[in-house]
Order: sequence, then structure tokens, then C-alpha cells
Amino acid sequence: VAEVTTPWDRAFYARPAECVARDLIGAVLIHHGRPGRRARIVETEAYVGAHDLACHASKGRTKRTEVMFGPPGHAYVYFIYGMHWMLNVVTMPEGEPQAVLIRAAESLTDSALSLSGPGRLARGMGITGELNGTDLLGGPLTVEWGEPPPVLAVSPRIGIGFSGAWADAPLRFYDPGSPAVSRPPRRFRAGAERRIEWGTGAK
DNA sequence: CGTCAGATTCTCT
DNA sequence: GAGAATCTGACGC
Repeated sequence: VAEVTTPWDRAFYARPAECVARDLIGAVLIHHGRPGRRARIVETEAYVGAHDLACHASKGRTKRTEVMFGPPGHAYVYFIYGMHWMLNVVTMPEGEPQAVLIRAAESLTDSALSLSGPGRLARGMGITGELNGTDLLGGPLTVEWGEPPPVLAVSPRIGIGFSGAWADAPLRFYDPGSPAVSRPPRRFRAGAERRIEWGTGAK
């Protein structure tokens, strides 16, 4: 766990997706184009590069994945299942395709708004493909510092089928105290979860 | 509690 | 033409 002194500059994002995903729990997502859309991030997943079979970049550098190969701190927004937009944060320097999927958040402006699950999060925050490629440092979408939870939970990622050994990699991070966290598949509910106590060094 | 299929369109082969 | 980093509602126990 590296010390981060200035979290939300470009250097914060120029790190491995696993680290950024972990540090984004508790951060505040703001959509400046949609007044009042502010939310606390409570669940993320890391997609760690071309060798990660669950990562879109494993399919190569295409028009769709181009943003992931670009500079860190930009939004990678893609459309899936015919109806859902997914919000990701590009990490690692240019040419190194890694990203963090923002899976769930708690609205700070409308408690009745459910942002549980990546599809609902994008819909609730008003995020669409228009934001693909935009800069998170000064663009319409920004992420600000937020108090991290006292305990962080880690589990395998959701919805990636059997991408070989990658299906079980512990790359999903969430605040176990948040009701907005989406329920993982049954095979993950028992035993697959770990918890990180901040400050104890345990991982 | 659980499983299952349908919605609906984009991307890459 | 297949399959997708999802969500919902229906149905079975």
C-alpha cells in the first residue's frame, strides 16, 4: 500500500489498476454536465492489461479499446448488452491498457437514486458514450477525494464468466458497509472474500 | 431462497 | 453472426 500524497493528479491514475481501484473506494464522482450528480464510489473492479483475459484490451488495440491505451485519468465508456453504459477510469501510462470499472456508488444528492451496479450507476449519473475519452482532470466528469471506509473487502470480479484463471483473481474492491454494493454470484459469496483493515498492514 | 430467459445494439470476426 | 465487464421479472421449491 503506497502512500498517496496528492491523490487526484495524473500520477494517481498512472498506477496499476489494482491500486487505483482500491484507492477509489470512498472517492466522490461528480458529473459537472448534470448539476447535482454527486456520488460516493463504493465498488470497483480492476482490469489489468492485455494479458488479463477479462480485460477488453486482451482483444487487442481496436477502435473500441483505443481509449484504454491512451493516457491515464480519462474516462473509458462503452456500451454493452444492447442497453447499458459502463464507466471506467483509464490507469497506467500511455500504451499500457489498464482500467477500473466503477460498479456502484451512493448518491450524495438524491438518496432515492439507486447507483447499485455499473449499468444503473451510468444511467443514474447521466453517463453515456459522449463522455468516452474525456479527461477526469477538469473534464465534465471528475473524481474528488473522499473518506475511505475503515474496512475494505476484496473478491473475484463479477460477470466475466470463465476467463481462465482470471475469473477468480481478487480484483473487485468494495465497502462491505455499503448497502449499495451489488450482490456477487453465489459461488463467490462464501470463502472468496477477503478484507483489508486499513493500518494493520494485513492484506 | 434459487435459476432462467429476454431485452436490445454495438463491436469485432 | 456471435457474444457481450447487465438488469429485470417470471417461475420453481
